[in-house]
Amino acid sequence: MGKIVLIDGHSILNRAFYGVPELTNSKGLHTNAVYGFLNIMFRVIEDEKAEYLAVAFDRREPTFRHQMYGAYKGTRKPMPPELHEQVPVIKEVLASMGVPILTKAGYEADDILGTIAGRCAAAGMEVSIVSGDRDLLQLVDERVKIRMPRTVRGATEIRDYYPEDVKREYQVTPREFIDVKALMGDASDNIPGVPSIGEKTATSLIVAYGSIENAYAHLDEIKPPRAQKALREHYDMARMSKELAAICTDCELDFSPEDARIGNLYTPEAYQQLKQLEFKSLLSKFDESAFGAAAGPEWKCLTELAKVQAVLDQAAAADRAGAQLFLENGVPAALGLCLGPDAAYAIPAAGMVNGPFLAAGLEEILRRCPRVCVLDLKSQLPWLKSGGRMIVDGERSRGKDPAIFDAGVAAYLLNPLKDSYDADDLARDYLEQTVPSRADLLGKTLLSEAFETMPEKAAAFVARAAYTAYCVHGILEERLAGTGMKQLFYEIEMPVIYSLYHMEEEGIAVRREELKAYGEKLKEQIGRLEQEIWADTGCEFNINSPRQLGEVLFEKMKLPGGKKTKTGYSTAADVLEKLAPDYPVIRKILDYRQVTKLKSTYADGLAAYIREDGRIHGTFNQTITATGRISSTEPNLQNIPVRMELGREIRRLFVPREGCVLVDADYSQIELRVLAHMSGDEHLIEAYRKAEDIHAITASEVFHVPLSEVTPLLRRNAKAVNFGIVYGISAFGLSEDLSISRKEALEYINRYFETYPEVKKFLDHQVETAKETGYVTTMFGRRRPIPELKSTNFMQRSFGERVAMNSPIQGTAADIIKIAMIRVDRRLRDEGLSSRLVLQVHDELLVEAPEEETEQVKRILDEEMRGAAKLRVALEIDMKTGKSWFETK
DNA sequence: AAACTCACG
DNA sequence: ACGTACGTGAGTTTC
Repeated sequence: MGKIVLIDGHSILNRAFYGVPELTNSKGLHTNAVYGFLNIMFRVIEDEKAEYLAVAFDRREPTFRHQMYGAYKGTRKPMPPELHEQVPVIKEVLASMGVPILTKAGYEADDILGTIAGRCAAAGMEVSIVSGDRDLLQLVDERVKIRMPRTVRGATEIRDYYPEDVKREYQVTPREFIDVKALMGDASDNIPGVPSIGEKTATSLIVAYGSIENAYAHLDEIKPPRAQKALREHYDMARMSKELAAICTDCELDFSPEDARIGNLYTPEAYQQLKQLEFKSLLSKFDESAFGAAAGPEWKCLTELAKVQAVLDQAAAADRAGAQLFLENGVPAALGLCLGPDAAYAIPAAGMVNGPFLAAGLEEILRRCPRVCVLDLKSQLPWLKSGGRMIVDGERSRGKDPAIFDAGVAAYLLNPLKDSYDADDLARDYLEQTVPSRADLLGKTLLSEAFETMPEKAAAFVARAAYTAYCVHGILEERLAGTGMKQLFYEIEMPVIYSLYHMEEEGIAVRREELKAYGEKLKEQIGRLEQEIWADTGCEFNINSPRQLGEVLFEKMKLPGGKKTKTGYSTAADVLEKLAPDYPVIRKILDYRQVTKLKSTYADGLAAYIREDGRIHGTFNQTITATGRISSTEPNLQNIPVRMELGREIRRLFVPREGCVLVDADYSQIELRVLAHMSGDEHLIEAYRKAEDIHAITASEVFHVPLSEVTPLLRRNAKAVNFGIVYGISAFGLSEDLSISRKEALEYINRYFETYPEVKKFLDHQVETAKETGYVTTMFGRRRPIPELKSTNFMQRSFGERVAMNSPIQGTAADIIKIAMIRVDRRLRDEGLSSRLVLQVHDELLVEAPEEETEQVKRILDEEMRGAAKLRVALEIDMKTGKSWFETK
């Protein structure tokens, strides 16, 4: 018993080569395929917890199966040299890891894999074959699955094939798959197939008869006469093709599963090789002894009050420092400090040196030291407010020589596509150091606990974070300058940290009791709907399970709609919506969905976040989105319902304090205005100058009708086109959205571009620049890299093109509202008002204001939001005041 | 953990 | 021919 992973060497190397962007080590050796291969390999053995591993490779010579029939592997594409040079490399790495490499003259890797899989399965093992080759699907059975990696949006996903999956995707069993392939043929494998039979016919024949032989036995019944004739005349060809298509499962091989038992993969030789290949992230898989090779600071763990005080004093007087205050449950657990390559410190909070003491120490450093680099400043600000506005309001990040530098935010600007900007990420990306991550060192242990149970590791982690901050400071700043983002960083990103912090701190009041009552009301509705749906469908099932719902609707009740997702029927709203007019139960299901969503995510979900002060203090994240927008979590306050009536009710419970009102201001079509400005299309600019109803004007211009004659339908269409333009137009997307043909959609798009030719030029130019430089840029210099454009995959590339069109627009709008936020926040404070920003929702700012300040606040919002950027089209805002968020809409 | 669905701009 | 609109976060179910 046990699990074995069998890798189809060439197939995976190939996938990796085309899936991983170009990568070379400093000696110019291409390494991307090796890198991708190892990543897939480690990932699979880790998630399978496999005990056995082997890799099969072809020999590049005619193989037995094909020789027998005089066919050679003629049509296989030659390997590009960049890939060819990597083949011996991966073999060496595997050899030093003790992973057996299986090859045999006269056999293909397929045959080896088939044979070994068969033997292992027979011995009671669970087999996973990792390959990108669909032909291997014939090997799938209860004990053998195929794991197929594929790259989706640059990330590698692994799709598993069990017998059901093969059946679902190809309508035939794995065994029958051989016959299908034999009938249809495969030029790249030199399988002739039966002329005039393609995939469709082959599949339907095998679905009907189970095998070529049985189909032949029932020749007269075969339906399309064309297929009948073809099979009759070419039966021998079909039989021969079947021999060719069938993977051999009983080759003579000198191999026992025990040979493949996984030993220590992390050998010194492998370490040396990976180091030569410069695979920093893979090296981190090696145990700590291997980390000895990584550059590291000399560090000390300080616990004694006098020594701590001395170092804090020294730091405050230093001309440069790196620092991070680590919080745990909102309370300081340790301070990391670094004053030079040989002066990194970890100071745990304990005894006299408690949390507030450390925080005060850091505050003094931030006050006095002229250049401090920190990681995740916003999280630390709640502890840095004892001295009034000095630090917390951002004064030390402003002016001619800003003192505070947030390394994570800087790294985000340099590459917003990363998913974390922790110290180990920065060390890897900017210092070329492989350092253990927090999880590597401490796992899930809390820092405070770690200082008790594994003080060495805890201190190393804390000190190294500060050391990293110290070391990356100059490099990051240089790169910001080099990419033209210094101003963006110092004038927008650093200042916005404080605005976000202020909003988090302020929170927003939510009526607890009423929210509960609202939840109760929903609960009753859910009960009613559930009963009705069960009655209408005639069975009690979990309506929230897409799988069960799909079965009930499309199998039991036989509604039209068919398949859509990989795993089964789609029951998404847009699919159900089409069925709603014909089947009353569908409406109820949609209502059920809506109401359960409201209850779980909003009624119950939000209630859990209301604090003792009656307010929700969410988190606004600055380093998440690819475009520069802010995101909101715990809870997400940027997706509170508004479009549907029932959901919108929730906004009645978002309220101001006693004596206050909420002032809501949102930009009107900011993205379209940005587009008008950036494209410089005179016609569009003119349209927006006079426009009140932008979509109606668009309709009038694009469809050549007077404004007064624009029908609601025309307006709706124009609106969809406008959205499409902003999203990176595609005829398919637009046709889906409007339920029209792709041709008609294309017609609309062409008309739009005829009307606004500079817009087309602008969008084309974005794509072109992105292809040349690898990124696009907003008005304020923010970059979005688009690696997808280099993909050989059509779909990926198209995605990259849409992103190239959308990001400058969405990103510029994001820059503008950040500027507005910073200014509004600052003016409210500078003018001594007690009004405060409480929420930002992408194009909307919400301020809580004492009633007597309302007019002043409205003026500030109006001035600062309109004035945030000077565009060729005025920035308009809509503003409303109310006693709840509902009333402001 | 991944897939699916759905809330927002 | 390929399969999609751009950007997010959260809850539920299922593996």
